[in-house]
Amino acid sequence: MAQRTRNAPVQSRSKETVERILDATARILEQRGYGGLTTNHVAAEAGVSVGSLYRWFADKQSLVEALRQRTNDRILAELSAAMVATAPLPSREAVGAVVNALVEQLREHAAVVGALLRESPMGTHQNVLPDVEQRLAGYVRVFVLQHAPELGDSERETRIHLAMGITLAACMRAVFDCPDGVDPERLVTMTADLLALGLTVPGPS
Amino acid sequence: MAQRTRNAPVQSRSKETVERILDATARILEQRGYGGLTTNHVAAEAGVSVGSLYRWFADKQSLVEALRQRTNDRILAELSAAMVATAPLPSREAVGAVVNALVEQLREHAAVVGALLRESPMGTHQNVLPDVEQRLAGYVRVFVLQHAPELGDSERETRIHLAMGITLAACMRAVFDCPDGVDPERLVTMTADLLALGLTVPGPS
DNA sequence: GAGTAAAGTGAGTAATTGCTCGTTTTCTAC
DNA sequence: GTAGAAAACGAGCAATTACTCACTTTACTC
Repeated sequence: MAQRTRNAPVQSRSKETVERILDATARILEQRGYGGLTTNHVAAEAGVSVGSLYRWFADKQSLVEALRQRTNDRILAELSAAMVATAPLPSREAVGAVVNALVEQLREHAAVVGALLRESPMGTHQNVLPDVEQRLAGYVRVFVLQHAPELGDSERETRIHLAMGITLAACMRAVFDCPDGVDPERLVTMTADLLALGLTVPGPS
Repeated sequence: MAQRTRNAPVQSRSKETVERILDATARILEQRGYGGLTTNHVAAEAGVSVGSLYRWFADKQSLVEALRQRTNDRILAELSAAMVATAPLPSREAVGAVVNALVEQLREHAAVVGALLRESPMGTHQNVLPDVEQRLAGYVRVFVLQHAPELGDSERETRIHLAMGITLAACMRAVFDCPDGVDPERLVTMTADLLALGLTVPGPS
C-alpha cells in the first residue's frame, strides 16, 4: 500500500509550506477540477518547487486526500461545537441549530467540498465527509434512543440511516443545487421540521 | 464547443459497433474507474480498433457522456412505464410503486451508475440522471398540486425539491450504501411512507 | 461488376505529467 | 563558527495516453 504520508514536518517553515500546498490544491481544484489538477501546477501556485511538494506528500492522491481530511476536520470541529451548544434546547430547536450549523459549514467550505464531490475519484458525500456523517449519526442516535426507545436495533439504525440521507441531501441541495423558485432557507427549515418529527415519533411508523 | 457527436451510424454493422463500444466502456468503467479508462483499452475490450472508436465518438468524454445518456434513457423508460401503471392506485400505493421501480432500476444499472457517480467528472446524481430526476419531479408535482393546491409556487417547488432529495438519497443509500444493521427493504418502505405523508399533507407544515 | 460511400484498421505521434535525485540553501545545536 | 540535519530546489526522465491519418475492407446502388 506504500506510505501515504511522509514524515511530519518539524520546523515551522515546513509546516507553513504544507499549508500553502494544501491551500493551492484547494484553489486549483476549484478552478480546474480534479482532472486539471497537476502537481507541477500546485507547486507553482504554492510558490514552492515540485520537489518540496513530494517531500511532504507521497503522491498526487495523498495530496487530495490530505485536503479532504483537513476540510472534514474543520467542518467537524465547528459542527461538534454547535452540537454541544444545543444540549439545553428542546428537540425542534436543537435539530434546527445542528442543521443550520451544517449548512453554514458547507457554505463556508462550498468550493472545496463541491470540487471534491464533483470531480474527485472519492465519490459521494459519505466518502468526502465520513467523520461528519459519523458524528451526525451519533447525535441523531441519541434522539431516537430517547424518543423511541422501544425500537429494535435494525429499525432504529434504518431510521437513522434514512435521517442521515435526508439531512445530507437536503443541506447539499440547499447549498449546491437550488434552482429558481426554490428557497434554500425554507428548504432548511422544512428539513429540520421533518427531522424533528421523524426522529421523535414512536414505533414503526 | 466542437462537435460532440459524430455522424450517426447508418448501417446495422456500425450500430452494433457503437453498442459494443458502449458496453466495453461500461465494463471498464466498473472495473478500473474513470481514471483507469483508456480509449485504447476500450477499443481492445470491444474488439474494435481505436480508429473505429474515434469514428463514432469525438473524444473520451463524449464516450462516457454517451454511456451516461444511454443509461439515463433506459432507466427513464422503465420508470415512466411504472408511473403510468400507477394511475388507478391510491396515493400510498402509487408512491410505493414508483419508489420501488426506481430502486429496481438503480439495482439493474448499479454498476454503471455507481461508477459514474463515484468516478466521473460528472458529479452528483442530478448530473448523472438529470432526465430521471426531471421526470420524477413532474410526477411528484401532480401529487402536490392535487393534495395541497393552496401552496404558493415557491412553497410548492421547495417541497418538491426536498422530496426529490429524499427520494434519490434514500434509494441511492438502499442500493449503494447500506451498512450492517440497516435493512434496505425497510429503508425503501420507510421512504415511501414518509413521501406519501409529506406530499399529501396540506399547508406549510 | 463497376463505382462510391461507409466502416474499419493500427502503427505512430505529440503532448502531458507524475515523480526522482543530485544539488543547494536554511536552520539548529553545541 | 561549524557540523549536520532539515528543507527546498528544479531540470529532466519515463511512462502513459488521447488522438490522427494514410490505407484497406465491406456494403450498398445502379
